[in-house]
Formats: sequence, C-alpha cells, structure tokens
Amino acid sequence: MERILKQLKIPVNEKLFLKDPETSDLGKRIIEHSILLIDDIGFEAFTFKKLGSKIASNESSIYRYFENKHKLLLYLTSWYWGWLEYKLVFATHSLADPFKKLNVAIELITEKTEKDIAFSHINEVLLHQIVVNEYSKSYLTKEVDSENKEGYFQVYKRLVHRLQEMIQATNDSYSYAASLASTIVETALHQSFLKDHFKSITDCNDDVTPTEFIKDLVTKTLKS
Amino acid sequence: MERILKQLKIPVNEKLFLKDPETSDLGKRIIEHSILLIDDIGFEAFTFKKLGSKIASNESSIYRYFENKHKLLLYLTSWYWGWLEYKLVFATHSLADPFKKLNVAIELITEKTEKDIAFSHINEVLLHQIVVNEYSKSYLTKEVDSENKEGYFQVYKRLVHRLQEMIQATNDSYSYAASLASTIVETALHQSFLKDHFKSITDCNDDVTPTEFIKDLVTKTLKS
DNA sequence: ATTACTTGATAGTATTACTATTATTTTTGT
DNA sequence: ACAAAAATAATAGTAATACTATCAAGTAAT
Repeated sequence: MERILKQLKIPVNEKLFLKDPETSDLGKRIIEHSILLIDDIGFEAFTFKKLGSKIASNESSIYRYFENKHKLLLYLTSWYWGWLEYKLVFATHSLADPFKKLNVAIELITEKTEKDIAFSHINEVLLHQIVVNEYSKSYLTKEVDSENKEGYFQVYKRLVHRLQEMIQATNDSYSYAASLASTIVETALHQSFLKDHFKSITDCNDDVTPTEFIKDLVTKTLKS
Repeated sequence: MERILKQLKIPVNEKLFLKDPETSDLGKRIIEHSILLIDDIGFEAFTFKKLGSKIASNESSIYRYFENKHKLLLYLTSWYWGWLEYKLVFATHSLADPFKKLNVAIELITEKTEKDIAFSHINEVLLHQIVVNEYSKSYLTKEVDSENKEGYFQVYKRLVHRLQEMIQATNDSYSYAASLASTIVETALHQSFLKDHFKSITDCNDDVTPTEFIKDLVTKTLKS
C-alpha cells in the first residue's frame, strides 16, 4: 500500500510547465520552496530571483521549468485540486448512501488539511493556505478564457463536477447542483479566510468550523 | 428629490486618498477613467501612467490623489459597497415583513447593476464588473490585517452586517447568520464570474440568475 | 572520448512604481 | 486687478521586476 502511494503521481496539465519539475532534484526543490516562499511573503512579492536564492540556484534555471510565476501558481493549485480529487474519490467510492457520500466529500473539501507523507517535497498544509489566499488570482485575469481553453482549470472544474453529481444523487429534482457545488468549494476557501482576517462577518472560529456551517446549509437545502 | 440625490456623497474612508477626488475636476476624471481603464485592461495591466495618458494628465498628478493603484482599487470598491448599502437601506427601511425585507436585499445585492444618474462620472455597471473581477485582490494580500485595522474594509463589512441582521430577523434560532450573509455576497460575485467564464460549473446563465439560486438556497436554509 | 543535456553565471532590456524638483497654469482673497 | 497660494504638468531619476540571451562548466549517456 505504502509503495503504491509512493509511486502515485498527481497529474497536472503539461502545458503549465516547460520541463516537468517532478523529473529532477532541482524541479522538486523549486516546488518545495516555492510553496514555502509564497506562503511566507505572498504571491505579489514572490519572484523567481528570491526563490533562486532560497534554493541556492539561479533565476535563469527556474525559468527553464516555468514560463513565469503565474504558471507556477497554476501548477501548484492544479496539483492541490488533483490531490484533493484523488482523496475524494478514494474516500467516497465505497459509500452507497448518497447523503453519507456527500457529507464525506464536504468534510474532505472543507476540513483542515493534513500532511500527506506520500509526497515528501510538498507541504499540503501550506499549499492549502496558498489556495485560500491566492487561488482567485489565478483566474481573475484578462487571460482566463484563453487559459481555460488550454485546460489550465480542468482539475478544479472536474472536482466541482464530482461534487455536483453527488449533490444531484441526493435529490434529483434540485435545480442548482452545479452552482451549489461551486459555492461549496468557494465558501470553504472564503470562510477559512474570513475566520483568520475578517472575524466579524463569519461565525466560524476555532470551535465552529466552516464544515459545520456548510453541511447545515447543504443539508437544509437538499432535504426541503 | 433629484436635487437631494445630486447632493448625496457616498462616504469613503479618508485614509484611502491623499486628496479627495470628489473635490476637483481632475479628481473626478481620475475616478471616471480609472473605472473605464481597469475594466478594459484589468487591474494588473493598469498603471497610473496609462491612466494619465487617457485623461491627458500626468502620472505625477494622479499620485497626488492616490498613493498607489491598490489604494485606488480600495477607494473604488469602497465606493461601490457604500453605494449598494445606501440603496439597500433606502429599499428596505419601509418593509415590515422580515422575509420580504431579506428578499429585497438579496435582489439588490445579486441582480444586474443599473446606471445611477445621481453620480454622472461613475459608471456603476462597469464598477460592478470591477468588483466581480478584482475585489478579492484588494484583501487577498499580506497587508490585509493592518489595512483592516485602518478601516479600509469597513463599508463592505457593514453591508454584510446589515444583511446578517435581516437574516437573523427571519429566524432567530439560526446559528450562522454572519457566515450566511458573507456567503451571499461572495456567491453573488462568484456565480456572476462563473456565468461568464466557467459556465460548466454553474447553473446560472441568461435565463437563470444568481438571484434565483441564492434566494432558493437562503429560503430553504432559513425556513427548515 | 565525444556529445548531449542540465545548470549556473553574467549581462542586458523594457516596464513598473514610484520620488524629487522645477516650471507653469489656475484659483483665490483682498 | 493683482499678488499669493494652490494645483497641475513636465522632466528626470531610482530600484526593482520580469524577463531574454549568451556562454561557461559540470554531469551523464553512448
């Protein structure tokens, strides 16, 4: 089992990189330390030059892996969504009851992330924080339509589709399964941000989790 | 009535500008054309130099009104939330029935924006698009906590609080009124974006509006 | 041993995001 | 109407960013 997990590779759209960072030591250091550095200083202040000095490598070498920092962000967040999707499929495939299935999926999407030992160079906890703080910036751009055509957001959209199917399976007369699915994912990120920065406009805190709020919302919506 | 409206000024935190743009012709042109230009080329590509050439003025003159483009974005979006809050208070204050009141509020927050003739230099329709496409970038920063302390997000939070109170008034045993209120506002923006760019993960389109989805979600949640 | 490939080092460019200074125009107070 | 004050414009300059290009050095594969 452990060996199988260690061989697993989360697939990411190949157009997002010039050279696959999983295929070399330098590539893995780029991924590992870009997560640490973006989490530390934020995406705006993050540059390939700063990353180069962190990993004792050169700016120009990093440019051989990624065209620019925007593509690197898309790579990291795609990896995150791919990893979540993998965990989602794994955790729900054996469940028969649709409501049980949906609840497990919501827990996975909305609960605190834990380190996955299968990917030693990736800190999933910090990567989750990056998704909360930076993911919107990857699509709130003028290039979103062309990049969407290139498939840069396909993993994220596929995850939402899986959730949509689970929603529909609990209530086939509900008319907004896709919107509810995308709202669940977005709300998980947004409430997590509010809890840390705008406490007055959320009920979530150390005791009340976004999971609880979202489960309540979804259950009431689908059961009435 | 018209005269009263023309004298109305939406209050914006004074720390967001160096010189109040409402007090001069140049200031108003900065506001008017920054809305057009940000909508046109996006916030990343927007610079004070480009804005200067659009209004036949100088980069350095714009810097006397706003410290940087981040503060200008905060100004524009604060103005938008202040304007929405004003419309919200105006439209709901005479309504007695809590559900009726909440539904009117949701309509205002989620429906297509229309031009307000009271503010001739501000295109509210484009400004709404800017809020959809750029607002997250104003708080997804490393400076969010210090800027929040300065009160840069107070209008937005006050609007959410008003919505929260309306939610609680319909059902005083509901435990997540703040989170539901912030989710409504965020979902209004997010579904509007998805409708234009990621159609496959929303049910909203030209026929089905985000308003419909959100009203259904909120009603089912609060009535069960 | 030769070749190919990867990485590192250096240099260079256009643009951005400003700051500083000075000149010119406009507004205003008397 | 005129002087003083305020606002705006013009110009120049800086440090950092986001790259591109070139070349050298080290490593691995045949």
